[in-house]
Amino acid sequence: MTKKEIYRNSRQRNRILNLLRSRDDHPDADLIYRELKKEFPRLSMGNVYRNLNILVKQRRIHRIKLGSGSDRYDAVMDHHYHFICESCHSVMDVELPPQDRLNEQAAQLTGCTVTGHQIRFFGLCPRCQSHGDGS
Amino acid sequence: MTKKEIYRNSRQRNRILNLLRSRDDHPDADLIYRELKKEFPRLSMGNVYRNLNILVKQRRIHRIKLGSGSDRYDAVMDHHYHFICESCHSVMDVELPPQDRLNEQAAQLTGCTVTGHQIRFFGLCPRCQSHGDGS
DNA sequence: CTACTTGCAAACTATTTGCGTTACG
DNA sequence: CGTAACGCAAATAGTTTGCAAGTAG
Repeated sequence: MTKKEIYRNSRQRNRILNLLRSRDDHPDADLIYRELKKEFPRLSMGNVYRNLNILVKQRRIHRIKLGSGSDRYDAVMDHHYHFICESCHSVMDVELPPQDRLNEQAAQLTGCTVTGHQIRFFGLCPRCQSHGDGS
Repeated sequence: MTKKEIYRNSRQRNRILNLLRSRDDHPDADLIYRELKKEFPRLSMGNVYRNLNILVKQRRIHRIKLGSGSDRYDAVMDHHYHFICESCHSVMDVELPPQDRLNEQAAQLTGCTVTGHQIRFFGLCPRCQSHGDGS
């Protein structure tokens, strides 16, 4: 069924994973590209995307789909939720314990098989609160 | 500050709103376009998008951003959550009461001002359960 | 040596926008 | 009659993909 894909060691892919592990600001493909372009001058955007997709498939990173703008990536693999600042669009982890009872409630209400959920919080991050917004 | 925008009565915009109110399957712009094209043969995609954006701005409909694919629209305006079928990508309402305490918990954990949240449930809808998936 | 990885450019999807015309109020 | 709404086509943002050349194992 699920065909087993084989991946080689790839300098760039490893470096992307490292970069994501070294920071907690959930960068997007473009930031990763600009950052690694310094180390790999011939790096291409297409390859950044290709590798991000592979890392997601390998379950070594998470893709965070913001409402708008580009996707963000996250190397923290234990379950957590996200906060998105409506002013600067920064993304922060929210270490709230998994709210598994919500799945059961949703299943009862809908008759669906519920295997998971996602929670996103919105508001203003500490920085943007003091700046007086600016959106 | 927030400039007051004036909108005329528009046949097409009214019809889009009606259509959304008459169904609970959260259609996307393309389905709305194909559906209303029958009534308005000269209807254009650009105008469907323009009107959907106006309706959202008027707070008469909600935009639902799926992870992938096109945005869905919803004319049910009281607070609720959504279930997304991972097989057929249908969207269902989940009439779970607002989980406001989560906002406070997230605020404490992050130090952010949390003004709202969004919950999305994933799994298989009743139809796709019986079909034996098929994704 | 096989086939995964990469750079490059072109393609693609969903959505927005500029412009000239139509029509609501 | 002024200006919002419209049709149309072109533009945009983000991401994916085909192809030929490079490289890990």
